[in-house]
Amino acid sequence: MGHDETAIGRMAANTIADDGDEQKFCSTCAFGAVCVGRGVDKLALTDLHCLVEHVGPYRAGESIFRTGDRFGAIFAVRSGTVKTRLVDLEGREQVLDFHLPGELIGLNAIHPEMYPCDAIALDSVEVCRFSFPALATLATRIPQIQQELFRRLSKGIGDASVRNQESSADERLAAFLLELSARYAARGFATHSLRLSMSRSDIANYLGLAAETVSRVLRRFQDRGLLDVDGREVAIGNVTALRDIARNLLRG
Amino acid sequence: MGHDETAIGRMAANTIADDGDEQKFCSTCAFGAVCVGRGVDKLALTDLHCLVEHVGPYRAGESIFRTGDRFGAIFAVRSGTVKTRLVDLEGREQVLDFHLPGELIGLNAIHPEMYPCDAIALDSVEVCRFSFPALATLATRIPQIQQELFRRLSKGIGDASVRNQESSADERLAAFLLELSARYAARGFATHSLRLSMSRSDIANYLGLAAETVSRVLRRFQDRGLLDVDGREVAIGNVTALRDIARNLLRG
DNA sequence: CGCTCGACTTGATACAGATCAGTGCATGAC
DNA sequence: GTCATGCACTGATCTGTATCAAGTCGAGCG
Repeated sequence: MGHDETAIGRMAANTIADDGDEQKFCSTCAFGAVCVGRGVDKLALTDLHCLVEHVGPYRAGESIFRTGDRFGAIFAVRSGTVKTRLVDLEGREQVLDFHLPGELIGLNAIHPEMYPCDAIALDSVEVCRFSFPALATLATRIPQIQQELFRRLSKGIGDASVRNQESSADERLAAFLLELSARYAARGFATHSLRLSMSRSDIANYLGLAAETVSRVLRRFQDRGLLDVDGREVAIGNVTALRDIARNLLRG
Repeated sequence: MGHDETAIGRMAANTIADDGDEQKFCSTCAFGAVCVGRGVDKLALTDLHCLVEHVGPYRAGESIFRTGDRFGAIFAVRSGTVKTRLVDLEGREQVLDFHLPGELIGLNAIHPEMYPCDAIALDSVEVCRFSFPALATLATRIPQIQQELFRRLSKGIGDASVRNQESSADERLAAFLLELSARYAARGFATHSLRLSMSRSDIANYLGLAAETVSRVLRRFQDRGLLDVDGREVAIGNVTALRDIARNLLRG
């Protein structure tokens, strides 16, 4: 049974949530649900459709945009997982975030008018491209879209919750797994069974730990019966215990 | 001469940058400069003026808003310094950021529609209050204002640069001081001489260090001749060396 | 004035987690 | 099949910084 759930999780994560054809948006769409839910008229929806462009698939390792590229659009992840990262002068990488289906990337490029980081596909990735000038123009006509943009941007601020401060490795990893699980759940994927599309060292880098520490903590969690690790498949067994470990790092 | 600069810095930091009367905006205003610079018509400027409300002064320790308050407005700091922070269930504080004159606070409240943190005055603080619904409505009519809001929101995303990852105490503190200095400079205050309006433990908390460590690192920097510390007055002596120490944490 | 109180500094010790080094196990090339 | 390569895991040290514990300084106050 644990196996079944894992299989489902893997499938869901690697599949497009739905067709997202000409008539309706993807179920995970950043704007579709909001617009439909708030009674935006059909004409406006058509306008929004016109400026969406499906791009991809990208293969693992390919970049959707790179640091310094001129900013022209924001992207919504349709399928797969994207990591954003910086590479400093000495070539060291710093992982900024992971982005799951339904989440937006490129929002931090509006201000400097160029992308301030690389966006790299971790597995097979498809995205929707929204031309930002067009979107902004549309937003002046359709307050609901402006509002949704404001909300999305606001959401991204001060979101470094998981990595912050001198919390222990256990706390960080527990919080990381729970947050990932919650984000998948919010998009309708399996909740307690997840496939980590990123390597151990990506996780470590993101959390400010060494890769070895991530291994050790995962093993410790498994030994305590909190979860089941099989390579990149993780089945969360005891959510309460994990939540208890992570409690100081989780807001929502 | 070092003393003179310090005195100037202190004065500037504790004084309102200019009058900000009915006819024009504060020189540090979040919107004024942009609007004037981009040829927004006078009628629009009047509208913007109408929704600004000067609030304060707050004394050190008083709060501008608190966690859970219903979101209704964003604020621009006119004078003084504001810290934003979370307090967890066990009563432990986590400092999220410091906000200098000209900077906006409350942007992260748009999404949850309530303030997700406390905003506390560190010294005597005056702010401008912008009703957000009114501002959003105005933004649909004046694209430049919408654009400026987008830019400001974008700027706040992924800005945890200084605190991130497993950088050393030296790196963090160097980066912190340089960033503070740069932010003051950007608002027209003294560059290499600054008054820290926050306590050592606030700095430590913000950077994810112990207060003792902050003391020790400051002393080490002073011993190396990089800067001059006198209580909360800091005069940066060797910017290059500091920048060298901090290099991995500074983007711009 | 001496008192207390808070913010800051300094020193001694302990420990979490980095780092180094090595092993195992896939996958893909040839 | 062998070999190379990349990722994950584990064990043995090492170290930066937290923590504990005093001690100093200055401000406000009876």
